[in-house]
Amino acid sequence: MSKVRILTVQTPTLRDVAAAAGVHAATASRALNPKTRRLVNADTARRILRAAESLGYQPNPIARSLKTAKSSTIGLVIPDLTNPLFPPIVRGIEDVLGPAGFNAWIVNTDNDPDRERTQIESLRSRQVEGLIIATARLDHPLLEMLHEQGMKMVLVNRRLEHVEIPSVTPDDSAGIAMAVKHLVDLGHRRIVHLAGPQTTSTGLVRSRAFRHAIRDHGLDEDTSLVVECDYWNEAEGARALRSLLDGGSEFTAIVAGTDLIALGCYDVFAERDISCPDDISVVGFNDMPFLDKLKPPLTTVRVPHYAIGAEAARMLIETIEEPSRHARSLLLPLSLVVRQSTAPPRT
Amino acid sequence: MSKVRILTVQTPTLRDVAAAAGVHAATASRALNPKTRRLVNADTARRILRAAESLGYQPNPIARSLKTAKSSTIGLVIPDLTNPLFPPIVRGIEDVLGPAGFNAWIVNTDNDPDRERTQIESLRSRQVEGLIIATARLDHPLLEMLHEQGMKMVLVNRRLEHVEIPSVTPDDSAGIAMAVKHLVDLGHRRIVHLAGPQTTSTGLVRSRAFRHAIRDHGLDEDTSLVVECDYWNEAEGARALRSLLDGGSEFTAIVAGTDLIALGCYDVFAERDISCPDDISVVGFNDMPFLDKLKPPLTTVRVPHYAIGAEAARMLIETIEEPSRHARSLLLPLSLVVRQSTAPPRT
DNA sequence: TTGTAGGCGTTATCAT
DNA sequence: ATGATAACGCCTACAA
Repeated sequence: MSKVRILTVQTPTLRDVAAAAGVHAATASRALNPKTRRLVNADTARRILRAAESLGYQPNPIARSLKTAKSSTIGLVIPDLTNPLFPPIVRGIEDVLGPAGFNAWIVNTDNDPDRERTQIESLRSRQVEGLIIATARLDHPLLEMLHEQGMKMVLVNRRLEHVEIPSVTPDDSAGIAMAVKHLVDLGHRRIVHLAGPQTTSTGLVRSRAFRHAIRDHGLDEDTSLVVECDYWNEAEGARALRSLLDGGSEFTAIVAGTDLIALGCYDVFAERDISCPDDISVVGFNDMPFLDKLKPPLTTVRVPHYAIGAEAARMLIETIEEPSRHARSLLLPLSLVVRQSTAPPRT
Repeated sequence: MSKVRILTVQTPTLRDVAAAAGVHAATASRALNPKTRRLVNADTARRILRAAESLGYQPNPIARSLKTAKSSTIGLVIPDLTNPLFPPIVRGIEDVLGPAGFNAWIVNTDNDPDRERTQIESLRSRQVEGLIIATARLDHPLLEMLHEQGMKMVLVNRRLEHVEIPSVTPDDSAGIAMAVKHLVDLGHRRIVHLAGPQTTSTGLVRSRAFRHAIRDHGLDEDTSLVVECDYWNEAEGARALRSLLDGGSEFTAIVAGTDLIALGCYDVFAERDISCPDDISVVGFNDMPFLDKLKPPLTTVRVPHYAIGAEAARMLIETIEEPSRHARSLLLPLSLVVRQSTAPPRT
């Protein structure tokens, strides 16, 4: 058996290490695992470590998982990796997870609840020890159910409505307030909001914050329309703006729910020969890459995506290692990046 | 034992299904596996399927992996998910893998060979059945070694120099030829190339193709400089262009090794008050998202990233399921997307 | 057609 | 401090 192993250059197992060190597999296991190493004589431990080293032994995480029902793996559930919002979050997560001995399984749901269910099921069957979720909707029975079943989770970017699950999100209200103040300071009085889906906390919080900000500045709420986009993308942004223009609304500035929605506005500007910022000013949200090179460079609210990912990972690890600790929600501060898509209104 | 399982609402195992159906676990296993189902009586099979259904049985992939040394999983090795080039490739891969019953593990290497080694090691220890690699360098001992050890692999975007490993890449030579022809047709005679790393097939093939194209059009090769960037990013693109300008080179057009390098040029244009395309024309490579909204919109070579991913996944699955089949390399056709960063030279 | 038995590589619980 | 043994959940010769 051992001979066969050598002949076929099979990767060495714990028994091979044990044999090489002249001990039982159990002892080798104890010596190799830092948490149980103190149970074994320092000398034999050293011998075993050396044997493992020289054989190039790598523990088999699958066998370990089967035995321990753990996996040192967490799942990362994302609606669409193609949205430039997510890669920096992923980086933040991985940079924290790695040193802590965890890996991340990334899955795309495509905004499809069925796909989300099967993807999460697949993560669960692989014994992930926790989930970082970027697909939360306000009413999200699946997540509530997982939470009740004791699945460790951290939400990023978005939250649930009634259930207290740990989350790391940008301070959306403050961000919108900055955007509106900036426009008001420039002299705008008729401002519209192209809101993200109101089924998400992010969409809802931002549109509420928009209304509050309008009121706080003493602007007429009636002239300040809010149009909802069904998705956080360019096509919906364009659609929303077209419907506003076709409806004959008068306004001089737009607060977009996200940069992609703002980019949809750029498409409509081109279609209809509207000049930005001369005719209409626009503010985005997120500060995705390359906005500084657009025509015009987009004024936007900067969200610390990398930090969101990193904090979420830290929070999840804490939740896993200290289950008693109760849910917290982290709100990360934002800043306004003023570029050239905003200017005083004409006349 | 079984009682405990029910009390703690443990996820049901094969034995639970077998018990519920009144058969032995082995029979249940056979019935549940489509490939062995014909070995079991149709009626009992049905009974077992129903039992599995009603218990909500999900096979434990970890136990299965341990037994079969397979995992229905492939590894996807990427230098940096933040580069907008990769997400569409990932999508293409996942869309093909999913229906075929495979999942993908995505890892970032950060262009760090050490990290790459440990990441691949970790994938291997998780029994991935194949690798899709986007980090290949011309001389890449690690990949050669894996190949020799029989690891199934497909390279995307880039290839190795001497070893024949299946690959799916854009037709870089044709792409560069189109870019150069476009500039020559506009009247440019002094064209430079900001090349990607010459340690990658992509960088090398593109710079060679550039030289050939220059010669084919009867242009003076001396005035057509090639400067190498160490990375495929903006900073390097900017650095390369600055060094060219500082060196006093005279040229009216740039063929950038990639869109990000072209974006680095945009930064330098802004710094030095150079007008694009009036003073200098630029062509990018890849057609990453949102280039149409830049100032000026970037003329570029469109690469079918999604298709590259999809084809690579198909190729890997074929390699896994038909190991005898020999290595092929797929070259996908490109097209030129003319926007406004290119125009006839001034004079 | 179905059951039996053993093992994949590891760890946890005994016993020594 | 170490060894023996069993078990995690599944699959597969082999036997019946």
